[in-house]
Amino acid sequence: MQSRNTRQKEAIRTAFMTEGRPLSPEETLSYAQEQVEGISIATIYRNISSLVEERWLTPVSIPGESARYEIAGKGHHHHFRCNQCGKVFEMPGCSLNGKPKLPRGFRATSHEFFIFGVCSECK
Amino acid sequence: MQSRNTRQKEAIRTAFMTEGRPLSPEETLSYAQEQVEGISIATIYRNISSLVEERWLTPVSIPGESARYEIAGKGHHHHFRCNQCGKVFEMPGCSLNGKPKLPRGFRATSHEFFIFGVCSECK
DNA sequence: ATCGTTGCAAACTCTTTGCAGGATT
DNA sequence: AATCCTGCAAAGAGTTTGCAACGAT
Repeated sequence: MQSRNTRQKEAIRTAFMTEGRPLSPEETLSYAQEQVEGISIATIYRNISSLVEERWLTPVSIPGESARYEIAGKGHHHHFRCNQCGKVFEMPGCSLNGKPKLPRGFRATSHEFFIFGVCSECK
Repeated sequence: MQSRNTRQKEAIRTAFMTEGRPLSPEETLSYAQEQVEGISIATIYRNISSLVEERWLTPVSIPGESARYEIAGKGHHHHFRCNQCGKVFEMPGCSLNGKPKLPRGFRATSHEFFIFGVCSECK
């Protein structure tokens, strides 16, 4: 299956590159619409799926929120969500203190850490 | 608005008390059905909402998952999700190393920490 | 010209809501 | 008896899919 370069896919890639933060499908739609008028939400979902399969995007799940996606290959980091504007930002590094203690018999394979608060634009 | 004690609400409370871990509406339904045959998922959702309003339950959001609920008033703790069986467990304490560093202008109000792995039953 | 991609609308899943009958106080 | 609660079915929100037309190669 050859993949083609459409204006729509290009607009979606550009949205992620220029925003530089995890985007929801809905956010992606509004940025992509600035470049391709009439682009549909179904196209956003389909292209996000292909970009995840191509490993150009990775999913970012936020507790209690719908999925976001960010450009892949950034190394271990965590996320911040602004309670005012709802935007999600990357937080470099990891403030985890060694290995977390788990009850007997439990084995950890990964962790996720989220910070909630107010971003620099909304403060 | 007086609240009444129905068999359904009682079964839902019992489900949370006997399981002792955060439950999804679907999980709550199957435990409650053991006591009240024919109980409907709408009743589960409605009672969970009231119990959250009464502060008997609190929502537990898991990244990439639908909401779970747990009995309220347990103090600061985090959660573990088993990648095999999907069950969520409470993890006592907090392994966060001091205050996380944030970029200039960002203010943190809370955080969430999740561990993913394999539980003692699935290992 | 081929065949991957798009927009539209319908289908799905999860959750919420309206309503008439049933249960609790 | 009054009225809150339940089950059912329909309605919403978010996401996925079928299909005919479109467009990149």
